[in-house]
Amino acid sequence: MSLMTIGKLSGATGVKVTTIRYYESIDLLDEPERSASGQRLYGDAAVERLGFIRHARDLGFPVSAIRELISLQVDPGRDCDLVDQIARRQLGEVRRRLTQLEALEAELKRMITACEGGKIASCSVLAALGHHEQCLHEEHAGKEVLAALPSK
Amino acid sequence: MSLMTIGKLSGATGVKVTTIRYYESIDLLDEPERSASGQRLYGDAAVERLGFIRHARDLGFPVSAIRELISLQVDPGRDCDLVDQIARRQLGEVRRRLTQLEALEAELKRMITACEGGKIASCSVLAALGHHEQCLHEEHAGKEVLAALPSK
DNA sequence: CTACAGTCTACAGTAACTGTAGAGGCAAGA
DNA sequence: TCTTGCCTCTACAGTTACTGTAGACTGTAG
Ligand SMILES: [Zn+2]
Ligand SMILES: [Zn+2]
Ligand SMILES: [Zn+2]
Ligand SMILES: [Zn+2]
Repeated sequence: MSLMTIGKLSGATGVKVTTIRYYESIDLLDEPERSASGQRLYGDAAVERLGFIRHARDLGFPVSAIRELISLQVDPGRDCDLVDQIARRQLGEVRRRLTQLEALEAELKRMITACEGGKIASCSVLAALGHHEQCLHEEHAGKEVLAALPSK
Repeated sequence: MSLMTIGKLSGATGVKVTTIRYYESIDLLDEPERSASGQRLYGDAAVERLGFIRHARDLGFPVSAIRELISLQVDPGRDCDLVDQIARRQLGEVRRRLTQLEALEAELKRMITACEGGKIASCSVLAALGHHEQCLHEEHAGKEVLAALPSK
């Protein structure tokens, strides 16, 4: 089992060097061995762990959920109820955002198609943005829609 | 035309007091008049402006775009090309996220339905998270999916 | 030996707010 | 008039999940 520097680990997983150090700082990754001069040295387990983290982040799991998942992984004898619950929670979150984004899409599309060009004074996009009362939907989707899951 | 304190403006628009002060600090809102003792006093124009900002934020427009829209509003004689372009850009953004979220939803659903309970050691959710190679999709949606638009 | 790429720590910046502390203001009731 | 209680003020820290920078050191290939 060969040890690799942080750059190799980064290359192997697609996670940036600075992000790896960040994950260590928030205790998502264990502190690795160090070379005599202080450089981090990782084994294959780190590749596994980091791949797991990355996949979960890609799926929008918040770091707090990933932390839970990792702590559950340590004793394989337990029931996976909690794991599945975390995943379902995440699925619920994704579906909630989907619903909101669909509402946003509809409103934006409506706004844009209503505008037939011309001057600012008569632009229906600006008019629609200025007068929320004309919206057919009660509660706005936006507020939660475009955040809270991971970004590029 | 009656002047109102920041609390009244907040009540009239549904934007929190602290958020109003924040918008002022980033120059989205003009500095209002002050009372003798230094309290902010707003007129009806502030209600309009803040309502506009709120609606745009609800639709996921970033603050930078709102700033552009506001600056375009000042001369009503101009063509609304730029306004419409900003709105279409936002619609594109929303659609991009929709696509990504749909991919996430599919993968999460697949993961969850594959798990039939049991022990951690055999949980397919954890297995799927650990082995991205088994994913059918090349590039992951997640990274940009759950952010960049406004959150609650 | 000398480049030059890689690594180290520590800290600041990002987006769009939210929350807190500590001080002062204002209107109504006793 | 005093007091109670809510409102407002400024300034700054905290949130999420990173990203970027500065300045110094390390490791390696030519
Ligand atoms: Zn228009
Ligand atoms: Zn609306
Ligand atoms: Zn399971
Ligand atoms: Zn995947």
